[in-house]
This record gives sequence, structure tokens and C-alpha cells, in this order.
Amino acid sequence: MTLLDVARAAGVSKSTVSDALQGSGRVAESTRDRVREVAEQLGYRPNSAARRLRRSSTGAIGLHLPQTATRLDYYMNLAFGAVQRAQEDGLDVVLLAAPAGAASGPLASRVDGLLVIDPEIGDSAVPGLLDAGVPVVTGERYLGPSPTPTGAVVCDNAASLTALLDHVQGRGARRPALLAPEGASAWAEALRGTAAAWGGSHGSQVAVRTVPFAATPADAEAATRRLLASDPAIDAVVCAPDGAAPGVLRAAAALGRTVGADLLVASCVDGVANRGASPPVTAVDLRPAAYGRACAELLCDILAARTPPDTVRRHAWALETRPSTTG
Amino acid sequence: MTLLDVARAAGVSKSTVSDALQGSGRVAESTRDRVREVAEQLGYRPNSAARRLRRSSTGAIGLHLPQTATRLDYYMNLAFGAVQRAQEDGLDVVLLAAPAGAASGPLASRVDGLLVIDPEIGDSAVPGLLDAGVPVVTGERYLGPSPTPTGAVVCDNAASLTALLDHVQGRGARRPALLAPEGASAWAEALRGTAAAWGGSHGSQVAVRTVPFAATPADAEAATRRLLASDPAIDAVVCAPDGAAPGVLRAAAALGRTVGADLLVASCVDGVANRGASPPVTAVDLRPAAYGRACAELLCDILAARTPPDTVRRHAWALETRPSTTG
DNA sequence: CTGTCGTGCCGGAACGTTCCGGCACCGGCG
DNA sequence: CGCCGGTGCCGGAACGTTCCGGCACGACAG
Repeated sequence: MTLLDVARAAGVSKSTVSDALQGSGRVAESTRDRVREVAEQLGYRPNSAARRLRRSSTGAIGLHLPQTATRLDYYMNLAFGAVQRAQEDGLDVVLLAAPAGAASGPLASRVDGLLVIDPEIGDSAVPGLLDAGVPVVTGERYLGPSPTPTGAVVCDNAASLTALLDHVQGRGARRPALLAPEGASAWAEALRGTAAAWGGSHGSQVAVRTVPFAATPADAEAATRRLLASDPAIDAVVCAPDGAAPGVLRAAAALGRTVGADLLVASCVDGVANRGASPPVTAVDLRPAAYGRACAELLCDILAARTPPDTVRRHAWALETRPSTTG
Repeated sequence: MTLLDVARAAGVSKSTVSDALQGSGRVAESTRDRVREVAEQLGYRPNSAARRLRRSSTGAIGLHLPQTATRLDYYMNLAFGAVQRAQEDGLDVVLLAAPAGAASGPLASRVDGLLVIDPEIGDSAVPGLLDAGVPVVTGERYLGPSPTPTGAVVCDNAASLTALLDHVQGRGARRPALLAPEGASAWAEALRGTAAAWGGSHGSQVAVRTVPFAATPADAEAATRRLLASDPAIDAVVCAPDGAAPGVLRAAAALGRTVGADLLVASCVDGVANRGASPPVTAVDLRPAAYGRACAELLCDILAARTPPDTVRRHAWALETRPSTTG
């Protein structure tokens, strides 16, 4: 079932069929309709390999997630959002594993563009991806040296953490603390900077402790115990990493604190762990599916030359207040 | 940088270059080495579109995950395992979102084969995938009508649940209960059946309650409260869904039970939620990354005609005993 | 009636690879 | 010396698409 078959059936040439179906070229409207109908009826499906060869595009984009992603449902949602958006432009999304360009073929001939989510300095695959010779969109900025400018979709982490701190202050907290992720990601940097700035402008220092980028509840529990032991006046804990807040709740319970009353708890990343906790935990909803969609959309726009390759867009977040801070 | 460029540089014809690099055809070993060297030095990368067109294969496989997967890090691990294995055969993995063959092109021209993980009867995308005209490997069996036989990698869920029940019995439990997932998946069916069988052969009925396929801790907590309220003699709870076991722990704590002592808790799916819980929860480790790898490997073998398309393989699990059952 | 222009369609050449048939060459045998 | 089989390499066709140049034809102005 090729273009030629359709052409024969419709009594026109393959060029006309191509033009008719593509919407390009000069084709009479009547012919176009007829061709479309014949193609539809014959169940014609363009051969993507031939199309890609001719157009010298691959019809696919690559998606790279942090190695730690294997733990976070956040990235799963993001991935599906990206797939949905890419699909609207007829693009496939191929999942990139650790040794990106190594074993398999060259990236450039396999994808038209790349989505690199939360690129960390320590991730050895990232430089190769940024330098693959295809347009790149990063989710959050890459803080390392970048050979070429890339597009990016960024969250205003400063604003969201500020909102969180303002919120707990509004609920009576006087000495908030932050469990910040380690690592040199844009996210980690922004949180630390914002905590310091907020402390400066509000007169009360924010106590900052470091936990792993992909902290487990156990990590958060241990960090919280140490934190509250060293400074019992802490009356609010903002736990940055996804899924770790339940650990804060456990530590609070163990230390006889009442979450929502004498200890407020919040998280910088919303997720099922926060919604399902007891009490449910106030969090910043980064809306991962929409975020993935936004990244894919930007890349599609860049590929279609609808926007310059170094475009930066913002992604909106929302504060979800729950009993862990509202009592 | 095409085959022709390499050919010119090496002073041979494009056919010879192709043969030399592919390892096919009759080429003198010396020529082969020289061509390889020239290609390497020139940084030649085969154009995948041209290759695919000529070979009429796409060089990619599709991966379909349950819609509920967006919650489970289990599937994320599985996906990465599959990607790694596929990469070893030079295949890309494209992520398939909900409306699989609808908006975008026809599946058959985009992928050489399909991985359909935990296919549920209720998933409307599944029949189309099974019927896409390419080899399919399912992770766990599909219980609905299948137009053509598919390959499958299965876990012995009966054996693993039996092992779990035997384990808690060995630790003194006399009245175990199961929080089984709803839905018509092979996994759900196997668990229910096994619970009934185990109860029959051990003289003590296993109490079975249904929770959502992708139950939250809150779901599990509520179910456990109802369970223990209706039957206080229950002394072990096996919680099937991934990530929900912490809810069982919360319910136990609220009802004054001591987990690991007068109430044993275990899960049918291991994950970070079990390892990081307090106390850590005994679980069946399905080794998702290895599982994904096994699925991809089977598909690769089928595509390479190394094994028949309806091959079924087993995947090994391991029981991880932790304080929630060992005290 | 002739020249010009625009519309609608077509033929053919690419895109880069694989693979088949065939040619030249060489050594061995009758 | 002529024939034959095998080895090593090559040319060309094909895969299915897109896109460019061009041709035929009708309309319209001069």
C-alpha cells in the first residue's frame, strides 16, 4: 500500500497524491478530496522510513530523565505529558537510557530534538546530549557549560518556595526550616538561595539541612530528628524532595510534635505521597504532566521554527494547602 | 558523511563499504579492516532512515504501560530495564501514550515490535496494540481475547504469594488477610486464586478485601481499618499494590497494633515505599528492571527469529524479609 | 488570431542504504 | 593451453517518499 497504489487507484500520479495528502503544491480542491477519499478507503499509511529519509528528519524526539528518576512518579507523569504533546505533532518519544550515544547509533540520526529534564551537573550523559547537534529543550536550566544555547522551560522555584514560607509564616510559624536537596541542579540552587533571601528579608533565618536529591522518607526522618534535636524551636519544616515528606511526619510523631499545630510540614514537590499522608501534606504542585507537555511543546515549536531555539518559557505552579499546615 | 564518502576515501565502492561494515558479503579481511578504520576516522554514522527504508524495519519497539503507571516507580524501573536491553540490539524504545494508533501514524510502520506491560482487560488501547501486525510481548498474560498468540514473560504470582503466606505463617500468623487489587489483570486473578487455594490447603481461610489497582496508602489504611474492625483476629496483612503498605502500618498504629509482633505486614510488590517505611516492610521483590530487561530480550529474540513468537518465559522473584514480619 | 500568464498535474531525480547478479582475476587441473 | 571454480569487488536497482522543473491547457488581453 504505497503512494503509487493510491495514485493508480485514483487515476493520478504519485506526485499529485503526495501533494494532495500533504496539503502542499498546487492541486485542485476536487482532486484533493478524491485522493483523500481513495487513500482513506485503501487504508493508505505513509511509510515513515521513506518519509524520514526524504525529509531528512527522524520524526522522533529523545527524552532524558535523571538517573534518580527511577524512584519518582513525578517524572513518569512528566514523561506521559511530553508523549501526549509530541504525538500531536506526529512525533514519537524515545526513552534514553544511561549510555546515550555509546552503544547504539548516533543520536543526531535517530532524533530531531532532545528533551533533557532536570539536567544535573554530575550527570555524565548530559554534555553529550547538549552537543548532539539537534535542538535541545531542558526542563529547568542546565548550570554547567553549554556549547550551544538551548531552549528551556523553567519553574519559578524562588516564587514557589517564597509562597510556601509566606504561607507557613501566615499560619503562625516563626522558625521555619528547609530540607534542601544536594547536588548542583538549578532547582537545588534556587531553593538554597531563596531560603537565604527569605530569611534575610523576614528577619528570621531559615535553617537549611541537606538531604539526598532523591531522598527517601527514611532520609527525611533522620534529617528531621537531627534538625529538631539541634533546634527545638523549629516550628515548620519544608521538605523539598518528592515523596520524602512522610518521613518528616514520622519524625514529628516520634518526637511528640503535632503536625499542623506545633509543627507545620510542607513539601516543594506534590505527589501521591503528600496527598495520601496523614495528615495530608501542603505542597507545591508542579503539575508534572503539564510540565512535560510544555517542554515537548517548546521543542515542537523550535523544530517547526515557530520560535527561536533559545526560547525560555515559564511553567506555572500551584500551592496546595492541606492539613499539615492548616491544622 | 555517507557510505559513498567513506567509499571514496577508502578507494573502494559503496557496496564494499556496506559489506565490510555489516560483516556480510565476501570481503577480504584486509579490506574490511581498512574500511573500518577509514569509517571510524571519518566518524561515519549510518543513516538510520535509509537503513530502515531499505531493510523495511523501523529499528524501534513500542512500550505500553498501564494508565495507572503514572503513580508507580515500579514501571519506571521496568521501562529503563527494557531500554537498556533494547539498546544492546540497537533498538530504540518509544513510549506509547493513551490514544496509541489514533492521532499519530500507524503503529506498524513506526515500530518493529511491541512491549505491553500488565495488560488489563479494561484498557481500551490494548486490543489495538495486540492487533497491530507486529510481534508483541506482554509482561504478564493478557486475559482478554487475543487475535494472535503473543510472547509473554510471566511472574509466578501464585508461588510468590504462597511464599509470603507461608512466611507469615512461619512467623506465627494464624489468620492472614490479603488486600487484593481490583481489575481483571492476570496478576489480580492469580492473587485471588492463590489466596483461596492457600486457605483451603492450610485449613485457615485467607480474608480477602479489594482495593484499587493503584491503591494509595490512604486506600490501604481505610481498608485495613475496616478489615481489623470486622475481624480483630487478623494477625497478618498482605497488601498487594505497590506503595500502599505504609497505609497498613498507619492503620495498625492507630488501632494499637504492633507491627512485626501482633500484626505482621507484607507487600506483594517491593519498592522504595516498603524499604523506607518504619518498620521496613517484607515484600516480594519483582526486580522490575530485570523484568523489563527480560521482556525486551524476549522481543529482541522474537524479532531476530531466535525463538518462536509465542514463547513464554518466567521471571524470577525474591522474597525480601524485613522487620514488619520478623519483629 | 496570436502571445502571455496562471492553474493543475506530471515525470524524474534525489535521499542513503542493502543486496543481488555479474565481472575480473588467479590457481589448479586435465 | 584451455577450462573451471572460487574469491574479491563492483554496479545498479530497489525501498517509498518529497520536491522541483516543466508541460499542457484554458482564459484573457492585445
